[in-house]
Amino acid sequence: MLSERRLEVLRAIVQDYVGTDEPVAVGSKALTERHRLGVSPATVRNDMAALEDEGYIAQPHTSAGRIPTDKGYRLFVDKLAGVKPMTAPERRAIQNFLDGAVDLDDVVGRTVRLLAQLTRQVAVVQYPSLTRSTVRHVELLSLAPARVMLVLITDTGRVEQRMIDCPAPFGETSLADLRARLNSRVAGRRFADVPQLVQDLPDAFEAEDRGTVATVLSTLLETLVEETEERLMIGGTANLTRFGHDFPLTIRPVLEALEEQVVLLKLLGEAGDSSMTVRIGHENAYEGLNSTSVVSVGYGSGGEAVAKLGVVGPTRMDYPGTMGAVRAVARYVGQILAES
Amino acid sequence: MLSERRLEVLRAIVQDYVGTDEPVAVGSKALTERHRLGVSPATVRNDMAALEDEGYIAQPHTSAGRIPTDKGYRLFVDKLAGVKPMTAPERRAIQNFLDGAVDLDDVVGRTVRLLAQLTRQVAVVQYPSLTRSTVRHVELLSLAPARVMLVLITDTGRVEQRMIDCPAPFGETSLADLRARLNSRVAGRRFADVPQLVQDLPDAFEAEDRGTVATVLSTLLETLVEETEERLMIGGTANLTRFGHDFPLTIRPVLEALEEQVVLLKLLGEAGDSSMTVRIGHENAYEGLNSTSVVSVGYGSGGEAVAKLGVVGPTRMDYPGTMGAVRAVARYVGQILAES
DNA sequence: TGCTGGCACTCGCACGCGCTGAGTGCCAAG
DNA sequence: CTTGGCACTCAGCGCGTGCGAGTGCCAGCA
Repeated sequence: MLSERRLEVLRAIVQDYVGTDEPVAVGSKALTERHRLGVSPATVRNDMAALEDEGYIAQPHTSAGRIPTDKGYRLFVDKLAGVKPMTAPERRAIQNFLDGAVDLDDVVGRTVRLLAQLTRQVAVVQYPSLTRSTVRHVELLSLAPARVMLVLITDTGRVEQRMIDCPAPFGETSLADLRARLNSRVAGRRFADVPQLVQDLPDAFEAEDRGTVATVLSTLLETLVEETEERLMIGGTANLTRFGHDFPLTIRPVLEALEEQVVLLKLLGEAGDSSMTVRIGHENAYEGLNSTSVVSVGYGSGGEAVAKLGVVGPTRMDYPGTMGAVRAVARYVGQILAES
Repeated sequence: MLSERRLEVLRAIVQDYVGTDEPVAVGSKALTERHRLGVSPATVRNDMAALEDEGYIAQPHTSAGRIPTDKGYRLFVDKLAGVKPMTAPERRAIQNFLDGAVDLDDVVGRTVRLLAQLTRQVAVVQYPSLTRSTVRHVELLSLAPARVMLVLITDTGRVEQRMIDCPAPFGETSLADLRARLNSRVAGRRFADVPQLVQDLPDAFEAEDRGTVATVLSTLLETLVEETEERLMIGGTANLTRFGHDFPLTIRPVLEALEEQVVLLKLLGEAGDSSMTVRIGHENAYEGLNSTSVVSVGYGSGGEAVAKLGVVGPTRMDYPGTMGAVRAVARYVGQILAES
């Protein structure tokens, strides 16, 4: 186990390294000057050697200072640093900026710009696009007395099918009836509107069939949710220019990753549900993002998270500040969504 | 006026310069070696001096070769180079790739990827997003006997107002009648559906009012068209890494410009209607794009162009090839849109 | 008049060199 | 366990040099 002071040294290294844009690593002497560690450079050197043995820091080349490794950043984020809260004026600014939004797209657009500006990194906002798709047709087929196949056709031409085991046998006539009622209500309507359009449908059926109808409906609703397209908005790519001074090589795979929406959606999707997640360097499954960190968090209008947002930046980032900004923005976006 | 051979020299310079990624300018000797100009380097030198006097080429520093200026590229594009047609296999590939699209968004997404890949540059596709907005309310106010104000409120909360000079005086009662009929038909409906919903409205009015009703309706339709949101999709930003070897400075403003959708929309909008437009370097109004060229063209499902697409890349680009790709893609996208 | 070869000149770039300074590891003493 | 001292390492920087591609100019030739 690392002693208290060694952790303190690691913290100091991370802070110093992250605090400057210079390509230099941080050395023992500079550390003792900038931080009140209460020990001499020589002691710090010993600690650094120990930290290096443990894999928390590394030297880019012999006789240079040390820089944190992914493992070092991980420890820093987990144990040594909190989330830096936004100041009151910052919070006000966030709120004001988001309050001006006129519709969902505008909210997302503003959010992405805001987040990019606050963190000076690349911002990514994922949001469900419930509004666009509409139902073209719903088909129900009886495969066995208590087994129905549901086929959903959307106006985009996508076809989804589900098997349904009914709680009770379901006659052909009831099935035809349900099919007709269902289509007359939902055909041409938006996914988002479907739940309320069908909620009283079971009432029109005999008591014995209601359970089955309810089952079919809930399967339909589930399918719709899965079909809901997830969209992404990205901003602040110009901040990539601050990456490193060497960066043609660094920046390219990142730009490529940002264009692969699938990659990003997966990235955000993997992150824990609603609590904040930080993925550092090689912790990102996607290889192109191996020298970047992704800070993401869920957000939503009510209590639970319906979507994710976050930023991607160099592993050498100000974690507490970034986490603070991401958390604050997510919170206010949730608030705005709840109001509207 | 420039002699035939001098134009040939300019063409050779542009081709050589564009053909390599090296930061070197092109000199007289190399030119005579790679192109069959039939004259000696010395002659070419004289021609180059003349071309420089006219402002078509420049030398980055004394005693280096020459590189084309914006004016030189302009001449090249206008007079010296045609549009390089795609080969048959390329055309087939384009068509196959686009044929797989399932909906408009998918078409646009595929187009942007395709264009980025073909040209190895940043692709931009603008498309009208007619489908999303709906009308909340239309208000008509009588300001004078033959003067009406039209106020349009959309579901996104946007408000547009227009003055209308009527061909004939229009009574309060007729106005109220029109207002009521109009709203009952279009409230809650999509912009795209409005034209057909109101087309027979004038029939319900007295002959003397029909002219005015028609005027009001056409103003409304115009307003809707203007309100139609224009959306953008961008791809291939990773190609920016091929810009120059110096590029932190070059790339940044370009990334910034790409994020300013307004800038891009304007850029595409300014371009000529349906014929291909090439804006070279400083011809672009937006300063950040002063070292890039934009090749754009209109596309649409029928004969006329409803939207634009194009690429932005370094002024040092393969113009014939890029123009060929842009034109081919626009053509096939139009075809796909017409089919669906 | 226009093309050509020759020649002197320019200057960016790559290479090699030595210096400097920040940083390290190790060691002996407190 | 901490500390000061010491020898060592090495990336980065500035400088001088040679090379080579390229130019402008000029005199001669068709």
